[in-house]
This record gives sequence, C-alpha cells and structure tokens, in this order.
Amino acid sequence: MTTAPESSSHTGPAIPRGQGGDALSVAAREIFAERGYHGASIRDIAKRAGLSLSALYYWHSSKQELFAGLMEDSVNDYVRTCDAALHACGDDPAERLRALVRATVDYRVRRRVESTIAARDARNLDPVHAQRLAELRESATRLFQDIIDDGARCGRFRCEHPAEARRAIQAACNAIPQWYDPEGDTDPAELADRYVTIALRIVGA
Amino acid sequence: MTTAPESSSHTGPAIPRGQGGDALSVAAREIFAERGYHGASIRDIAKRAGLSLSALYYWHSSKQELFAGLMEDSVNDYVRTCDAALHACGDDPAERLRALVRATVDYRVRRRVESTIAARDARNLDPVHAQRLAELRESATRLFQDIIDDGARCGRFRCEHPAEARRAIQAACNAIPQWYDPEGDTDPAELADRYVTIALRIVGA
Amino acid sequence: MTTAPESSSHTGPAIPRGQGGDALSVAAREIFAERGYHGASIRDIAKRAGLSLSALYYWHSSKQELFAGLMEDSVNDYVRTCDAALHACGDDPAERLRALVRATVDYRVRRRVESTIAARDARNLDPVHAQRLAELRESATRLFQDIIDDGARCGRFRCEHPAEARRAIQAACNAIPQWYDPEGDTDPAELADRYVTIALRIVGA
Amino acid sequence: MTTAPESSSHTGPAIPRGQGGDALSVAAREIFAERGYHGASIRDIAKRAGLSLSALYYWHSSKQELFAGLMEDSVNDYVRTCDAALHACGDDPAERLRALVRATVDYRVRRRVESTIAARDARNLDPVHAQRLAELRESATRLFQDIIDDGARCGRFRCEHPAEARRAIQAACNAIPQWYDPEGDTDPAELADRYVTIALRIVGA
DNA sequence: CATGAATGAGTATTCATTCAT
DNA sequence: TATGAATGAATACTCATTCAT
Repeated sequence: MTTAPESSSHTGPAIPRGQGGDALSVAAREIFAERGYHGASIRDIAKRAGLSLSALYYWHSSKQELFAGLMEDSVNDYVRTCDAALHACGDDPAERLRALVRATVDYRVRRRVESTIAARDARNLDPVHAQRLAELRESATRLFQDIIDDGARCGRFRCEHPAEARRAIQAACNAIPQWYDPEGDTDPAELADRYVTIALRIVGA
Repeated sequence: MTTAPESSSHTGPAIPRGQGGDALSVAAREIFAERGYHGASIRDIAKRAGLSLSALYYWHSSKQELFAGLMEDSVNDYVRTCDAALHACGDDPAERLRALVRATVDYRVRRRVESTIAARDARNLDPVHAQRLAELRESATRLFQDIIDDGARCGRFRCEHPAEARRAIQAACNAIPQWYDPEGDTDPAELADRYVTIALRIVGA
Repeated sequence: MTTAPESSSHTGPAIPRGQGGDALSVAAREIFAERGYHGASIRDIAKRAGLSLSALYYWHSSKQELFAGLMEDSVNDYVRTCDAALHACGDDPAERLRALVRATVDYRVRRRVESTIAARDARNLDPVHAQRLAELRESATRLFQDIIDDGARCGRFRCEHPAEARRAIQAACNAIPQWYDPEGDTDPAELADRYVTIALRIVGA
Repeated sequence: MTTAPESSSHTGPAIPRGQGGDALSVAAREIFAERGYHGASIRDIAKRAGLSLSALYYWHSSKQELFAGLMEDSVNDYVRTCDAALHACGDDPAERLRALVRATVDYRVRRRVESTIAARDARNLDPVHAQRLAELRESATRLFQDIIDDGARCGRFRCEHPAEARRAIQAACNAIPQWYDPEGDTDPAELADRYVTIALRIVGA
C-alpha cells in the first residue's frame, strides 16, 4: 500500500538498563518524522528503541503524551532561542529583524526533525497541548510582526503590506527543514546570512 | 468537480466519475484534509458522502487509489495553470516571474484544501504516484529556477543566491493555504499582486 | 491461576451467513455467566459464537453494549411477567403476594443464566444502563412492599417488620438460580408453590 | 486485622503479616469488593496501600494468593462463630436454630465486605482454595439442615420441605450485606432478632 | 449500482509478574 | 524490606478490504 519499507530491526547494542527513556525519545522523534502521528505505531517506536512495548508505557503514559512531550521540548527551545537573540541586541528594527531571522534559521537547522513533525502533525495534539503550542506560535508571529510594523512606521523599512511581508519571511524560514541537508548544504551561519538578506529585501530595508 | 475519466490503473469496472463518485471525491478531500492520510478512515469518508462502504469500493478500488486520484487531479491543474500563464507572456524575466507567481497564488487559493493535503501527506502516496508527483514538483521548481537564473545572468535581477531566492518565493506562495480565508481576506487578485511584489524584491528586480 | 479450563473451540456447525447476531447473544450469555463481566473476553465470545472478532463488532458496538443489551432484555421480561401476573388477580393481599412470588420464581427459573449475571455483575453496567436497571429493580421492590404493607395494615398479615419480610422473600426467590437444576430438581410449578408457602409464612398470613 | 501467620503455601520468604502486609489486606479487601476479582488490578491495590508493586510481591506471591488469603480468613471466622454459638446452647431445635441464625447475621454484618466478595467472586479461586471453601460452605449448610430436619422429625417444626426452608433462611441471611448500612439501619442485635423470627416462621416453629 | 455481513491484521493500552539493585 | 525498570501475553477495539446477493 504505502511507501515506507518498514525496516523495523533496531541498530546498535541492546539498551543498558535504566537508559530506556532516552532511547525512546530518539526513536519516537525518528518514527514520528518518518510516518506522521497516525502512521507511527507505538510498537515500532519501542522496537526501534530496543525495548518492549510495555517498557515504553513505563516511561510514557500514552502515545499522545510521548508526542506532546517531543513538541513541547522543541517549541520551548525556539522560544528561548528567540528571547536570547532579541535581548542581546539594540532597538534598530533592521538589527532586531536580523537577530530574529538568524535565531529562526538556527533553530530550524538544529531541530530539523521536530520542525517537520510540528509542521505536519500539530493538529494531532490533544486540545490542551495544541492550545499551548498555538499560543507560542502566535507569540513568535508577534515578535516578527512588531519589528516589521515598527520599521515600517519609523521609515526604516519601505513596506506597504507588513502582514504579507511577515508571512513570507516566516514561511521561507520554516521551509528550510524540508530541503536542508546538514552534510551537503552550506553551513548554518552562511545560510542564516542569506535568509537575513532575503528578509531585509522583503521588508524593503 | 473531478470530471475527467482519470485512467489511474486499477482493477474492477471503469470509473465514470458521476453522481456517487463526485460526492466521494468531495468527502475524501475534506476528511483527508482534516485528519491526514492515516488519520482518515474510508468508513468515515463513505459516511460523509452518504454512501455505504461497499459503494465506495465500487467507485474506487482502494484507499490509496482514492487518495492518489485527488493528488493527481490537483497537481495536473497546477501544471496546466503554469503552462497557460507562461505561454501568454514574453521573454522578460520579470514579466515571466510575475506570471508564474500569479499562477501559483491563484492555484494555492483555488485549491487550498488539496494543497494542504499534498504538503502534509505526499509521503503516503505509493511509489508510482509519488514518483510522478515528485517529477511534477521538480518541473515547477525548474520553471522558477530557470527564470530567476536567467534574470540574474542578464542583469535584470540583482540576486547572488538564486537557489535561496527561488526557495523563499515558493515557500511563501506554498504557505498561503495555511492562513488564507477566502471569506475574510483580500481578494485573490490583490493577493497575487502583493506576492508578485515580494518575489520581485527577493530577486532584486 | 484461576479455575476455568478455557475450552475455546466452539461446538456445532459454522454459523450460516446472516445469523451471526443470534449466535453472539447466546455465546455472550454463556460466557458472561461463566466468567463475569471482566473475566469474559470478547474474543472468547466471538469464538464460541463461531464468528470472527470483527463480526462481533459488526453486530455490537462494544463489550458494554453487548452486556447491557443482555441485561435490558432480561429485566424487561421480568417487569412484563410481574405486570401480567398482578393484572390477572384481585385485591386480596395474599392472592396478590401469591401471584407475585409465582411470577418471580417463574422468571428466576426461566432466566437462570441472566439472573446470575445480573446478581453478580450489575455494577459493571455503564451509568445510564445502571440507572435504568436500578429503577426497575426498585419498582419490583415496591410491588412486593406495597402488597405486604397493605396486608399488614388490613390485618390479613401478622407482620411486625414488613421491610425485613419483603427482603427475606425477595432474597429467597433471587437465590434460586444459584442452586436450581432444571434437569434434576422439582418442576417449576411445584417450586413456585413451595416458595408461595414460605412467603405466606414469612408475612404471617 | 489479619494477624494469624496463615500458612497458605507459597514460595519466597515467610509472610509475617505486619505493617505493609496489613495495609495491603485492607486495600485488597476494598478494591476486590469495589471491582471484583478480574476488575481489580494489583497495581491499584498496591497504590491504595501506599506501596510499590514490588512491595506487594514481597508480601504476597500472587494476586491469587492475596485473594485466597482474604477469603480464607473470612470463612474461618464464620466457622468459628457458628461453632461457638452452637456449643453454648442445648439440644432444642428452635434454640439451636435461633443460635445459628444469630451467628450468621452477626457474621454477615461484621464481615459485610468479605461476604460480598465471596458471594460474587468465589468462582475465581484456584481449585485448591475453591475446594476448601466449598467444603466449609457445605458444612455450614449441613449445620442448618441438620437442625431443621431434626425439628421436623420430632414435631417441633411443622415443615414439609425442609431443604427449601433451609435455602430460604440462608438466602435471607446472606443477602444482608447487600443492603445493610451499619450507620443508618437497626443495630445488629435487633436485626438478628428479626431474622430469628423469620427463620422460625419459615420452619413453622 | 448498492448493500449487509464478514474477515484478518493491526491499533493503543493494561495485565500480572520478574529482575537487578 | 523495598524499589525502579522491564517483560510477554492479553485486553478491547478499528482498520482496509472482500464476498454473496
């Protein structure tokens, strides 16, 4: 029927006692990314982690909780990355936009896998986690929007449709995990520079 | 909707795509969009179409064929839209980019639902259909890339990283279905104008 | 661990198409009686009915619904039996008590298996069905109590503690399924006569 | 509670029944009563006792042994109660029946919870314990039957169907735990008097 | 064209139990 | 004494699919 070749045997030595939790997180990340939330079976996650199904349930109370934990970790990382970047720079809108784009590119490269999962499977979060994630997403949107609006108002940016500009910039950054190959492509710093240039052009800096 | 006879190799009776067949396509589009390929059950699709499960199997030989038909219809539409737009304009890279962006925005607005499905669930196509879809996707990429490369070479565009420019433009257009609300947002023509502006800025026209 | 020898292979010929529903009710009744609600596995019920697990779910939406259906059928039967018996007799308390005891004994003998299930597993009904069953149970209690109270008031019964009398009579009748063997024991009519005598003695008729 | 060393053959360390062991017995009694043998999980029992699952296995070698211990304790109590009552009275059948009913009512009130468990879940005992329990049950039955038969023979009771009389009396007593509320209902001594009256009427004393 | 009845493989989850410390 | 980590078999239930009519 579907594509995946279903290679289920796990690599590496048997997981040493007491370290099952980490192995599970890694395996879950991989399998959710490969097959999506509904396509991923908890059996296969346990198998790839080198543990029994029951051991998975010792560490995580449900598939949903395992999934939500992954998303939460990752999005908290993004929030921290943005905050740090913006705290370390001045008031100039161009400077601030530069910092925010760099932080975003950095995050999308570092957390390629989780970013892909979030982009495709956020709707499968239970209402409580979905709410939190939506709020954090919106707060990131506001970070971008405030900077662009500010730049447009004070004349630093020549930008007639700031909402579209913001959407274009975020969309461009968010698409990076879809194609970026950490082995073959340009290094993350150079990549960030290029996306900074694109962003500044979009807002008319 | 879906009127073409659609020869997508399957056993059983030929699929005339009338009456029941249409209701099924509509229902399938909605449910695949809401829940994703694995999250959607053909029982629910049949129910929403007001038909029995067995009736669904009269019209479509499998879940996969139903899904692939949807994707195929939609991507063929895109290809035709782009071809028409580019045939109707001259050689100037800016003019051609303008036409291609307009065609893309138009398509993403017209086919919002299928676009969302394709973005999230393309990996669930069986190898044969996945191959075709990938080729068509790549041909669209080439359309963009050729125009941008051309403009950069002849000096019409000031654009040092044409690959990144192309990715940014496509990503911005592709993200439209994620937020665009045909009721409340600006009309498609105005939207296309704005994305044309953004694209021209990105390539430094 | 536990007692049951787990004889799972089903007897008789394969179930003819279209008659699975009845076979399932019979099998469910048997297995719920043998092992209790939680001890009964839906797999074993399907197996004894000569059907697949999935066929069971075609007929019944859940274990709970299958179980509740059984109980509902049976208790409705009791209500009808009592109503008929009381409508067919006059006003004399002794005559009415005689009729009600006879109806109860008759029901406990006819519905031995369901009676046992209800006595042991009523708590496993979901709240909605549990409520209905409790109400019907209480209405039966009231039938007994009204007759006894009436007889005590008008002097036909010499009975100082009518509530205890009623409980004793009901308990005696309800215990019949625990020991009665339709093959070896006295026939139901004779049995009813004996319990009528006991009931009349308890109320001091 | 449960202080006796209780030699119920199991492997592992001897079970001194102190501290943790007691908490477990209490918790087990409650949970088995609430949910039945199969509905009760030893995880929940351990949790309610405030212990880990592994601690439960220190005190009890299996779920079955924990359950059987409860039943054994309780039924031994009944046997002792009956023996004491009958040893303390003379030869008159009415006097002996009075004593036995009083002992039974007393036990059903004192051991309400275990009585309920035994009534519903005796079938879940393993064969060895089930056998012992059945024997003790039968010996109690014989105590009742001998007295009634004796009374009938010597003319003290006017009782044509002594087996039915005995069943009715036992059923009435056994049903007490189903409705008796130690807070709100009559005190046990008064209750016993009323059941003595009922029993004497049933046998025609 | 359409349905009701059935299936076998798969789903997430819970069970009683054990092991190493 | 007690625990945290793990297991294999079972649980109720859903899946895409088929078949006889």
